[in-house]
Amino acid sequence: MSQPKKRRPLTLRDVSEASGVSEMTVSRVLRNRGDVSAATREKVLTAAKTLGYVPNKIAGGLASQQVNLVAVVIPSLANLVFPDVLSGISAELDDTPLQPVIGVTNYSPAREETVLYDMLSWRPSGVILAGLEHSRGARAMLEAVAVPVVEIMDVDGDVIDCAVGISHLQAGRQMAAEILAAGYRRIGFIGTHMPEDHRAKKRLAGFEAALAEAGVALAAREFYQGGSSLAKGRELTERILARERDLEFLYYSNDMIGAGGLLWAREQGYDIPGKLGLAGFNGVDLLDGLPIRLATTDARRQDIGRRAARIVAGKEPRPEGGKLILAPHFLPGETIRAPGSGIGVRQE
Amino acid sequence: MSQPKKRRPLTLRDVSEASGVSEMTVSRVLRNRGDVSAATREKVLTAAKTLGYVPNKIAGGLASQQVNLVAVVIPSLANLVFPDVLSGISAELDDTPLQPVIGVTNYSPAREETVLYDMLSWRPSGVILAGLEHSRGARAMLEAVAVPVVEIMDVDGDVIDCAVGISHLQAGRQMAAEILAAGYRRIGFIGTHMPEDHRAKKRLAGFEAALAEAGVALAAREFYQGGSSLAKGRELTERILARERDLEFLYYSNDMIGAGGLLWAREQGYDIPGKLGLAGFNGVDLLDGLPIRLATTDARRQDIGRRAARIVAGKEPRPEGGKLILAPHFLPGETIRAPGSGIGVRQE
DNA sequence: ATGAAAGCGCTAACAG
DNA sequence: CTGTTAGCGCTTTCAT
Repeated sequence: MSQPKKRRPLTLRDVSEASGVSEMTVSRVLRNRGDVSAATREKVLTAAKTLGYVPNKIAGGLASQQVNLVAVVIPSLANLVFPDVLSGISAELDDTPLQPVIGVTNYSPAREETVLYDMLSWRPSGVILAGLEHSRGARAMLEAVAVPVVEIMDVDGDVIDCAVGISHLQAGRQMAAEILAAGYRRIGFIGTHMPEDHRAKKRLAGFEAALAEAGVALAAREFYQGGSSLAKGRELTERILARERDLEFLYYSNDMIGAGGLLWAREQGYDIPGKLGLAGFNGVDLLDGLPIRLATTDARRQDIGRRAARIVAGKEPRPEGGKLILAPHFLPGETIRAPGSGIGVRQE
Repeated sequence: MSQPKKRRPLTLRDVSEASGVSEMTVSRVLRNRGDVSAATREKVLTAAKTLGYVPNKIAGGLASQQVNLVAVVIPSLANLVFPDVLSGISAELDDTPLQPVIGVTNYSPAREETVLYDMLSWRPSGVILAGLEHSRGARAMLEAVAVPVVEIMDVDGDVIDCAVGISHLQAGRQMAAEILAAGYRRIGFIGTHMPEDHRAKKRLAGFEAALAEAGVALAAREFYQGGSSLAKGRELTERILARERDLEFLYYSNDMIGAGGLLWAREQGYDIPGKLGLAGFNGVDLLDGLPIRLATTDARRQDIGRRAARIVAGKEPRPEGGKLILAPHFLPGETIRAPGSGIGVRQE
């Protein structure tokens, strides 16, 4: 074979020589900038394609002091929720020159800081990152940066530049209201133990606050470490019900463990939603195929991604007061009774 | 507030002036290169931290002609399988200076080409991309590139530089052998219709070939468009069994639709695995929490990611002949009878 | 152990 | 419409 292989990368100069046009004009053609005659344009394009020239964005970025990257920093990819956020982001960035670059922190603040440092060293045109809680170092970097910074998912707390998300406090309160309205009173909560799962913590806080206002205390809670899975949901559900046999409702911190609990409880013959109600959180589409639909809250993941991307792309102004608050949507499913259908009003 | 906010990004020069040391020495300290006295080292580090200096990798990359990025091009993030591959890649890259950058093609060859073009314009130190089938343009770019290119997931076909994966032909054959050994004969297949799902296609080819060698023909097949979900699995299973009531086994092209089929068939009261056997593909951990474990093939996703990353990082030599072939692992689960326990040997 | 000079490949800003 | 001149912020190379 005599194809050109593994050579020195081509430069603008190569295209310039091949087409007999100045580097500057070649550059203009390749970026569709300024007026270039159709003739030279053609020559350049042909030469570039023939040679297989790929522009060097490193050099371009340095020269133009502009890098069309958006740093996106999220806790995990194994989570089912972040791919949705990402798809919202890329959908909205697709018709702009901006490109998302993903960094994963594994829920570690220290790792978040290093990931952020690495990403900022590429001088991106914007930053989107999950959550409102960051290390001092991370905050300092984000405050010093000269580009839009959008914190996503959560709006309960202090914002660096601006935030797009739902109020998890409100989501918790909302679910509590629905559960109470359906007449359930002996309620348990199952969630992660992760110290860094601030959003789950806020949901629980809102949930308990709303229960308390109705004179109801959480009857049991069960925490776990590590990732969420159907298996974990089964195990935890069995455990909490073994401890507190008379629970009437279980509120899970995410749909995956909720789905596991649902499968388990059905196998055990629990009357759902009659004697035992269940609810998760997120609104993942995995729920579509379960034997019955788990009640949940749509966390507006895709919308959050879209709106955040729109702000970074300048399609939408930075929200007033820095917070763009989306409403969590309650999805009743089939694991919670209809409102007012409860056994007793208030306890006994 | 008088904190420094939204200013011009700091440069090496700023650190140089703040510490009274030449830019060159500052650069050495920040990269731990060459000998620098402990004293100046200290001065520089302090100055850099105080100022909040973040190095500019754009400039660094241009000067050093070396960019420590690895382009990773995959079809989708919503797929459950790619996060595993990615986690293998980042685990193996974590102790190197290399950083993965993810590009998503949505199973479109055209999009793959543009994503690749965009990524190559950053002059990465390596490329990892899914599959062996690429557009002419994409192949040309990859052949011209001067860095390692690792095609992953599949090894059945022509390799550009090298490949790490399983043989899907073999995976299909293996599953056919297991199903036949268990005595099932009336077998159906359910898979995506996507023209670009080459790996599923190869599995089916291997599957049918092995069946044919045993004198068995596929009794039915059902294809679908779009993404995989539990709901889709239910629907397709219902449809194929409505058409061919006497099917004894269903081979799904992935675990997600297999799991949906499993849930549906159990609800319908099918005797599994006695009268109806089921198998999926991938070995996702979602399967852990189902009522019974779906038989499947572990596609070695994380291993594939790790080995590919090792090759790109130079921890491992490029494989002989360009192909690093991993063995798919059959996982029997509980939805296939034990070998030899079949109803009849051969067809009556 | 430290510094000075040159230049990576491209584009902004000006000519013409 | 096209070309020339600088220089982006860093690192390589060579001195000292």
